[in-house]
Amino acid sequence: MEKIQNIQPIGRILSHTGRSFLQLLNEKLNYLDIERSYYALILIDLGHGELTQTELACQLETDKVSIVRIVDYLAAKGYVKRVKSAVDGRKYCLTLTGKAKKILPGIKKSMEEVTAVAYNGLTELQQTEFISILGIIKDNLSKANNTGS
Amino acid sequence: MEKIQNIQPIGRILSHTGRSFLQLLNEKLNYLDIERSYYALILIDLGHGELTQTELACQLETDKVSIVRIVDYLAAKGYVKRVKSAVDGRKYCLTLTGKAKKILPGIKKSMEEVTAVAYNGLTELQQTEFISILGIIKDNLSKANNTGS
DNA sequence: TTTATTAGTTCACAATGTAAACCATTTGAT
DNA sequence: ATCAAATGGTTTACATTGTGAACTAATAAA
Repeated sequence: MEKIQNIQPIGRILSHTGRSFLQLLNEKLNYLDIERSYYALILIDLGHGELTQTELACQLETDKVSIVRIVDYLAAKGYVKRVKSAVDGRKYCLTLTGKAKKILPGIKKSMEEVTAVAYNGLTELQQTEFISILGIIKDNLSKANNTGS
Repeated sequence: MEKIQNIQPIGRILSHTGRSFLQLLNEKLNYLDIERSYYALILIDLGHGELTQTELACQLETDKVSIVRIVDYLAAKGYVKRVKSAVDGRKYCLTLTGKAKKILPGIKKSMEEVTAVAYNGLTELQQTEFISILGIIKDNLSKANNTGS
């Protein structure tokens, strides 16, 4: 009789929980003048002025149209600049402005806080186990999606 | 140095994995003339002709506008009918058509298959542990979202 | 030197989330 | 019994997001 639970697609739960996470992060960061693409900022920072949009798309696991929108958004708000690559004229290297570097610590802090909220009541072991299994599931599904056809 | 991984917001991973799941489910069910709201059908079926749109919204954890769209969609495709409640003239009881009942087993089967793909390589124990932790995280976040203000 | 790829942009369309205004019906208070 | 408030559902509107296609400019391959 509890087959019902079993049948409930975990896809829904995963999506919903993920959205919940991002919403809470948004609330914590509502003092900023941006309300999304926080993680993009972190990745661009880690790229040390060498990250291109295609690479960012790869790391964010999204498409290039979305990346253009994200970079446009962050650039309009004064957080990111496109710097034409000297080596390859097609590429743009993404760099953070000083304004962006100033808000990065707060973003990371809020991310850690939200993560802490999410993990509330779980042991370290459970947390690492969860992340590990989540990674496996993610790989299983992305493999299946690519091999699908 | 692997702090980077730690910093990657699990919200993104959860969302992405959930979407992956639903995409794969979609592929498996591409022989149908609907391409979403499968789980709504299952819930309506479980409601035995007594489920209202508000209740469905609650079970799908979404808002009533989305429910109207979902029911419109499923009704237009001939899978669901709105039956005005005899008790309360405001409510509509959702019922499945024969067409819907015919496709339900296939939907459930595909859901189980996709779940099996997702869980590939995991022990039963890991699976139940994962679902259990996921539930806790989901609760933690939804509590925080409601208490947020 | 053509041709094919690649990086990025733009356009277009559908799905989804969210908020607000709105009906009709029912409930509650007086 | 009546009037106000709450509820179930619909509609409109707007922004975000995913997806596909067509396109430019620049590089790589033939």
